[in-house]
Amino acid sequence: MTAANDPIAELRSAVDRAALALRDGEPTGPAPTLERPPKAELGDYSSNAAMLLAAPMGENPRDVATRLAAELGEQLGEETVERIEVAGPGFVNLFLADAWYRRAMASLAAAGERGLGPEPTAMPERVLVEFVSANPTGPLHIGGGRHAAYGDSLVRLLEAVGHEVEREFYVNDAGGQIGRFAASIAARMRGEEPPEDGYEGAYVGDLGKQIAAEGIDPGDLEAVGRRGVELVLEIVRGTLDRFGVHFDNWVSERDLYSRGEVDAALAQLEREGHTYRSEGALWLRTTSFDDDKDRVLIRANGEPTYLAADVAYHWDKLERGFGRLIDVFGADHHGYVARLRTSIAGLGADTDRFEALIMRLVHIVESGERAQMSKRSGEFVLLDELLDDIGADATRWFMLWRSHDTTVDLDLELARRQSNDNPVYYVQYAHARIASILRKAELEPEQVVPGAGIETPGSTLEPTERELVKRLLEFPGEVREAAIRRAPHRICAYSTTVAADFHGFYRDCKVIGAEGEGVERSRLALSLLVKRTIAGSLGLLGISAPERM
RNA sequence: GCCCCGAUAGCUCAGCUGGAUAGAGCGACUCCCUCCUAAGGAGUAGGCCGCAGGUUCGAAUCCUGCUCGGGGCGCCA
Repeated sequence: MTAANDPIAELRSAVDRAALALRDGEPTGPAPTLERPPKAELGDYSSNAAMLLAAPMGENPRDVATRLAAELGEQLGEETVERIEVAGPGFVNLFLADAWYRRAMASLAAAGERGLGPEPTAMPERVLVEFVSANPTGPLHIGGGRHAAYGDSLVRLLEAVGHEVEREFYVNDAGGQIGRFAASIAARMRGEEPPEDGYEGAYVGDLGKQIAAEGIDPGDLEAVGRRGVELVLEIVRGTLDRFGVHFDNWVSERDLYSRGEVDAALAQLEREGHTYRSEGALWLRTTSFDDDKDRVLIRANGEPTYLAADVAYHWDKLERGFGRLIDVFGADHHGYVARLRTSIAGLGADTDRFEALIMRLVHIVESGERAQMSKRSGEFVLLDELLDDIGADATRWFMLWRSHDTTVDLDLELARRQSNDNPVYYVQYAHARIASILRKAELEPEQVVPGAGIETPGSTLEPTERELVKRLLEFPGEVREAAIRRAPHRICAYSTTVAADFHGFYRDCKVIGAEGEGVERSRLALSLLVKRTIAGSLGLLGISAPERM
């Protein structure tokens, strides 16, 4: 929707003009709000403008509100606004006329299938979102699934508001755990148990069989490890594929070393004077950036730490021209964030461009009890297992519907249920229900939409219709807010509300065969607009919007 | 000890850059299909918004202190 035909913007600017008129053209302080009041009897929209004006004008808020209401009435005209009331401490409440709703529907219809979202941001950025980045030493657990769902949805949100975004998976294919991984596979190839600190899972044996079949010598740990990582990544990629998550880039830690990027980053830190040698190790002076102790970059044994590679990696990201780096980390990494941030500062980069989002854990719950199954206790349930059980749509939903900084208890019993108790089906059902209505009407979308703003002489809009229109108008703002706050869960909540409003409308308003001139077409059009909005919302979550259920 | 997160209905959580009588889902209890998908809807019950101060015309929301819970404080990744 463009600003020119945005019915909310129309109201907002009328409020601004009225406020300005009361102040004789003097600029006002903070911009007045225009929001939905908590109760229907308080009107369609409401503004706090009078309360903001009262202080600088030295007057009672309610008196200011009364004058503002009169001014606003003139600005909008009888055609648009039925009445304006002053209420509470000085709110100005607008009760809009059907004509305004008609225009709103027409502008939603004009926005078309893809235009229901927000206007592109005035300040688009090139954003890199790094997420999942699970160690390539085994299949993805459900924790990785939450990261995948969240990161992917975040990218969709950022793109929806006009940023240019890439998805990236960092492959930790260097370091100690790869050695232990290789040793574990090699042990299985020889028919032995993996070492004490090795990898136990059954997949390790499978990998061993395949690697042996390819003629690789278990004595060549380098080759075993390399091939093992490749095979695990194939598995991971397959799982992500099922889940509908596709990465633009897979960046290998090992490549950072072989391209000399780690050395280059360390040299840069050294030049900037942020490193020193002590106890045989190379240290990064992170304490000069508020860390509570300095950190090791190169161990006394000459091996670089994970941090050394990660500094190089983030340097590389910045070199690639991204204006914003978003890292999605697990809860166990949060202590690490400050370290990484200070390292980035040490390289002379602007730390405001770096953002670390911490994901809390996922617990699997069954019938209210925290599941304690041997194979699937806590977060060690495989994502593939969960997908087998409840499917990609429900998995996505239950991974996303809570804020990323709160622990999710995923109730398998609820997620499995294909009924109204299950919120994901509730929303999808609304979409399918509308599809069914439209099928029954035997009209193509092109035939329906032009009727969106159609006049219905002799009949007025039902309250549930008005409610629905206002809800649809919230969509762009919801998307913008969800993107800014990095909060896909808001879209879950919003889509549930849209679905609930639709079901209410469906109850009160007969669509097909509705009486009155233009009423049926108007309602069909409204239904189609709801369908598009639900599809758009679910799309931001990576969840399908079925035509039939 | 230090750092990060949380604390809102019986349960799981929204709401948090200040606004009016604090919301949703689940669970509990009542009802509603000769009617476009009952995978739906209507209703009832259920709250010291952790505690105590502060800022404000106004605080679940902002500030301070405290309590409780989770996580983190490696020359692991």
